[in-house]
Amino acid sequence: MTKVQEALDLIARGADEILLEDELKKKLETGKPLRIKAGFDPTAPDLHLGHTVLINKLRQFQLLGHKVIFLIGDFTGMIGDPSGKSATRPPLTPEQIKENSETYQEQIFKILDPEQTEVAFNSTWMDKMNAADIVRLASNYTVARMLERDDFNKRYKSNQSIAIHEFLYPLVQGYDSVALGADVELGGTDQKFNLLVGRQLQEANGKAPQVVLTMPILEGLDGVQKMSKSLGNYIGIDEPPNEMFGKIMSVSDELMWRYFELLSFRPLEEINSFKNQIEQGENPRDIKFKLAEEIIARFHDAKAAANAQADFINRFSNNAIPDDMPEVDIKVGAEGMSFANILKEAGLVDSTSDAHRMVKQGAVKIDGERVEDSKQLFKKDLCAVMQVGKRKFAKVTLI
RNA sequence: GGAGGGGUACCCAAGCGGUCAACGGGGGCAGACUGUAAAUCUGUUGGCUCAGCCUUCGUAGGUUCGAAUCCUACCCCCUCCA
Repeated sequence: MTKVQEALDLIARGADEILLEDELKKKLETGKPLRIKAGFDPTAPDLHLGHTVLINKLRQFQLLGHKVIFLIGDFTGMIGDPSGKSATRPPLTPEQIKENSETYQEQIFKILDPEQTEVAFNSTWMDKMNAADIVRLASNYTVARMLERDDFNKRYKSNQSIAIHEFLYPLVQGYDSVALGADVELGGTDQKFNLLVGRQLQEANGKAPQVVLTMPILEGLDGVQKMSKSLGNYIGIDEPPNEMFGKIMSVSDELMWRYFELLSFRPLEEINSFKNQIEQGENPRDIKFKLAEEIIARFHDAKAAANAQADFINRFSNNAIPDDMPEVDIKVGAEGMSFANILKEAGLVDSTSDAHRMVKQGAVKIDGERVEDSKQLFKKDLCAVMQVGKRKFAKVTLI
């Protein structure tokens, strides 16, 4: 097997689509370092495992000696990628964008090599464009083709509004590839349309079209919708080990395989052998432990992973109370404070109404004892561990 | 510019003068069951000084003993025609 072929195989692993594979092969054969582009929104700087599917692939390119261009879409952020939502985003201030981009870099360099990474902002070239340039840019694409885009199509058919400026998003993203001279652009499968616009615009500008590589979208903890911060079904790469462990373990047995496929670096044969083990009667929980361990070791370290696992077993299997939990001091007056209010002050519930509900449902414990009355008063000097549901704990001291 | 339809809680969606804090579904949360989960069943899902009270049905006014429901103005969305 040739070196190029090996590289191709490596790149193709886990990828959803490569358009066009032949072109990629030719580019690889030149032996020159390629420019690998991936764009990110400047809005949510908290990376989660869903993002890492793509970033891991970028890292792979780096290991093969290529240059990654980490593009921050500060200009496109003004538009807000139309996908999914119809509402446009409030524009970010330059300070916010700067701050977000720094947080981004802090996080991506946990995976990427800074030496082989170029960080770019699309406002750099977009801000220089004048109205005539925009008109010229827009003339490269037709309405009919825009409406081919799945989400525009759906919105159009279901009578939802599409603002004209939303059409600019794919165009600007595509133009970024022209400005950056991208050889390859990576994105989620939901980005396919935008990525292909890049090819067209590059050709229109007399450049070689980029190869498009799409990665599957990782499902969130619910197993249905894509992992995203706004849906609350995500695992952030900055989360503490215990939190990560709990979240990974809450993934369903079925979804676990998807996570193995897209997040694990283990060889495929090993993952298949895990499947066999479960068929032989192995507890799926123990296999899931391995997944959690690998991920936590990647973003923290092996020791943290082991501790998190021990804590998890202790907490759930033995029903014990976790070692570390928030400690809260609450000031109560001379008459004391009602239990519902204490729970709210401790941040264990959203509101006192919520507190009353939780108590009514038997979800609240003090030092392991179920509480029946949400209205009882507590006076100061009480110090106890309060628990709401299975996961929320706080050590509360009344002062 | 003209004609028509529509804006209800996290989402979808009933209600069209009182019995509405608002049917139903989804999602979320909690309890039971489990392997921690999934599936299933049950409960819950605006706030508070919580068997009572307060604020919600695009926004602002008005009619009425009483409005999500009627009237007026305004804002926003959609369709058809130009």
